[in-house]
Amino acid sequence: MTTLAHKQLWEAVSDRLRDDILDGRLAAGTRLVETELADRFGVSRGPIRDALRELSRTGLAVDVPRRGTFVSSLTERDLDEVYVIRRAIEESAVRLTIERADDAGITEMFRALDAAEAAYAGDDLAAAWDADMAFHRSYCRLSGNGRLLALFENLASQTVLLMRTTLDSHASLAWTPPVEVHRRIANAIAARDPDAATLAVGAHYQYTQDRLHASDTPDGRATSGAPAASDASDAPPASSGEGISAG
Amino acid sequence: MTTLAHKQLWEAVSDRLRDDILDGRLAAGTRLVETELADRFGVSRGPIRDALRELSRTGLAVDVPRRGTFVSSLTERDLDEVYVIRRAIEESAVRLTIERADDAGITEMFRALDAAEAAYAGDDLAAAWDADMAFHRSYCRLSGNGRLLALFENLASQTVLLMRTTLDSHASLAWTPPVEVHRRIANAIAARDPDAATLAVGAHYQYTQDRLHASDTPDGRATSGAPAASDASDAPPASSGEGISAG
DNA sequence: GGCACGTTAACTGTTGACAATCTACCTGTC
DNA sequence: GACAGGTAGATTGTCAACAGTTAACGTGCC
Repeated sequence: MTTLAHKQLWEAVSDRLRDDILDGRLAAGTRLVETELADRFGVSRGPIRDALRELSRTGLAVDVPRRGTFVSSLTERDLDEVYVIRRAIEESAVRLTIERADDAGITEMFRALDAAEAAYAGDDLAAAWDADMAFHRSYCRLSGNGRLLALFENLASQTVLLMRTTLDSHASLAWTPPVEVHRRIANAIAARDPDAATLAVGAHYQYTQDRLHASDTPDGRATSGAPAASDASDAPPASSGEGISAG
Repeated sequence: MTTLAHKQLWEAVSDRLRDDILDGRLAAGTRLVETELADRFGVSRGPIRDALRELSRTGLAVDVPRRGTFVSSLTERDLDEVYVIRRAIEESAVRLTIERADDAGITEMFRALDAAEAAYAGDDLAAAWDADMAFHRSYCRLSGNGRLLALFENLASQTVLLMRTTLDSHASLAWTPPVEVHRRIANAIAARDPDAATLAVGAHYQYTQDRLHASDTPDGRATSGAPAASDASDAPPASSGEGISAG
């Protein structure tokens, strides 16, 4: 996809840390100490710093000046923010895709859709979410807007992070996979119907958000609201809203 | 506004470079040499690297591994990309603002609107664009979505950069300032009419983009399409699309 | 016993130097 | 005269060390 130029050190480190975070090996709130990581990866602190900065940029970590970098502990409020923006840009994406995508692109999108449905039929939730994202990514790419695609990648990372780290409270999402709403989006795009596609995207997010809030505790607060302090000494700052470079 | 903690070195450098770029003192395509900047600012290369990375993140510069960092030379295609996303998120922003903003916030927005109109009445175009952005920023802030606001700031920077660097070809934008469309947005928000507000934002961008393409050369290409090579040795890479962290 | 202060340790911010890589120029050959 | 190859310079990537700041801990006073 991108240039196959040999990766910079910081990029390799960033990729590894990203996987560790998304796979749950690095819990939310965990402090990422530069010297420690430098030792573990066998590199200097320079590339580590670059990698941590990249993670903050992606929203997977938060950087507090003079204090350090922590794995993002996203709350339901963060997910609401992410979904608002995803809905906004994906509604635009489908319109652009309808304008610009050729048949090969549409075919590719349906392939991603099928893969997502197959993945949801399996029992590997993490894989299912990845496939889910791949479907959304397909039409964001077809939109031909590079910034939009980059933005989607950013938001997708945060979505997956929250999905995986708060699996319990959002388990209901998994039991009723959004196959119908997905297919409705794809069909609208294939039919080259911009309004229907926009509505389908809106319906998808309405559906998802309904599912989401259905899993709230009776008093209205999310079950995963607390920062989930793994250690008293690691006091992660509140990550809500400001500070995340979702842009 | 933000914490008044003493700025990090890289932040001061970044701010300075940002101003230099937006004010045109650093032309598009200019190569930003780390050692050179380190000498000029009297700091080491470390903070310079951080500052350059921040500029790339904001879209004001592009970073090419092993080659260096260059001041972004945005094309009309880039502006199209930016406008698509801005329209998308601002349409969401006004809806959220209507839901959440209190009267004090609305008042603040109208103050920004008045300031923008006053600025357009003057002859300082740069100031007018800043005031223009401040109006848009006001309701993005009122939306209460931190990510949305951060994203807007990012896109606003790129918008201003392109506006200023390609002043000539887009001069028509200046002669017919968007005061009407602005006020229509503000009024719709004040009337708490979500659909009207959304339409108003859409109309604003339709208006702006019409103006924009009206300034194209007869053959359809932008008058500022070329990378404007200031020096043969400084070969800025094509900045279109991929690579910009508009997200 | 609780609170304020000083001390200590750890970590980030910053620096200067070394090494790998890329660009540009020069030379030689066809 | 044009092109391929090689060389030299410049610049980024990386590294190890120093300095400043923050946070935690322990001590003394109220």
